[in-house]
Amino acid sequence: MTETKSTRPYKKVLDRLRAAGLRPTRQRLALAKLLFEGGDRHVTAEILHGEAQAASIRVSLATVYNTLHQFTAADLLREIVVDSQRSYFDTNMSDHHHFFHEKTNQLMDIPGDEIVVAQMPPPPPGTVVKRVDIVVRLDE
Amino acid sequence: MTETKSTRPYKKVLDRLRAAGLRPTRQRLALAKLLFEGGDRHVTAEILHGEAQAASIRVSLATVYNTLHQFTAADLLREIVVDSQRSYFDTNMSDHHHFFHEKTNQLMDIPGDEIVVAQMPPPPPGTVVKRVDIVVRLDE
DNA sequence: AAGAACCTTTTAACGATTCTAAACTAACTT
DNA sequence: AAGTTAGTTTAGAATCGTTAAAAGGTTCTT
Ligand SMILES: [Mn+2]
Ligand SMILES: [Mn+2]
Ligand SMILES: [Zn+2]
Ligand SMILES: [Zn+2]
Repeated sequence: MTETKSTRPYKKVLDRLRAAGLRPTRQRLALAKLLFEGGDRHVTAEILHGEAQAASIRVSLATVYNTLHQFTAADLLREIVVDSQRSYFDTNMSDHHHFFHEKTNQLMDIPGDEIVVAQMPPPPPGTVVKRVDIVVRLDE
Repeated sequence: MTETKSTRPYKKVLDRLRAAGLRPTRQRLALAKLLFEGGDRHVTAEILHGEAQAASIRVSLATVYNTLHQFTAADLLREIVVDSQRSYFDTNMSDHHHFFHEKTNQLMDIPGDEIVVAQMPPPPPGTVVKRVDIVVRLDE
């Protein structure tokens, strides 16, 4: 019923890259497809690289890193810090927070309206708040 | 007036290590002194190792890492995740959150009562909340 | 003082990430 | 269409923070 796949499926991501001022190279198109078609995702460079391999897309790990950072700079992704050893990239750009299951390394979204921060101190003089990140760490 | 330094200054940290069931070795005593005498601190392994060197305490970086993890396991420290490339350890064990200045890598405490989280979704079934970490990222 | 348990050190290894420099390719100009 | 240019990708090496292994040293209990 809800058939969204197509045999000429690059139109959407192509427009997205163009809008971001990024050249639509094979690698960027393929990675963008993996990232942006399939709902909200939280990936590491390794995970995305693995998915590319699995889909027979030849792309180096260095390019995956470059692309993730470029997409982040272009506000197509955001970088989430939950693990002091690995970077996660999030395709969900809406205002939201995260559950992080430390055993499985799974990140889950908490919609922005499900957490209410009623009070917050002002930032120190000479600084401005860039973002407020809430991570609910889970066990068991 | 408020002279807290002494010429026989190991009593306090000694008791602290004993209470935690950790053998009071030279290295642990020295690191505990650096960590716990001087107010609330946020250190990386490198920073603490550097301070030890500066104080002519001979201790290897591996021991600094071991000690930080042992102190954390003994609830003398907590590990803070703000940077996906480096671990910070916090001597402030009270309920609190953090400002993180991304330009300078400085961590500053936000007392627990200055942030009010009014609403929070329940953890997914089969999981339990271990901790809620709020990081206010600062710019400029 | 002796034995056992525990701890520290050095060195090597590790995984994640970044860098380098050459090869390639998309985009622009003619 | 061909040539030019700037931007991109790549393999491989390098770097960084951190951990592991092995060997020797320290502390605790008796
Ligand atoms: Mn990064
Ligand atoms: Mn750790
Ligand atoms: Zn998310
Ligand atoms: Zn703190």
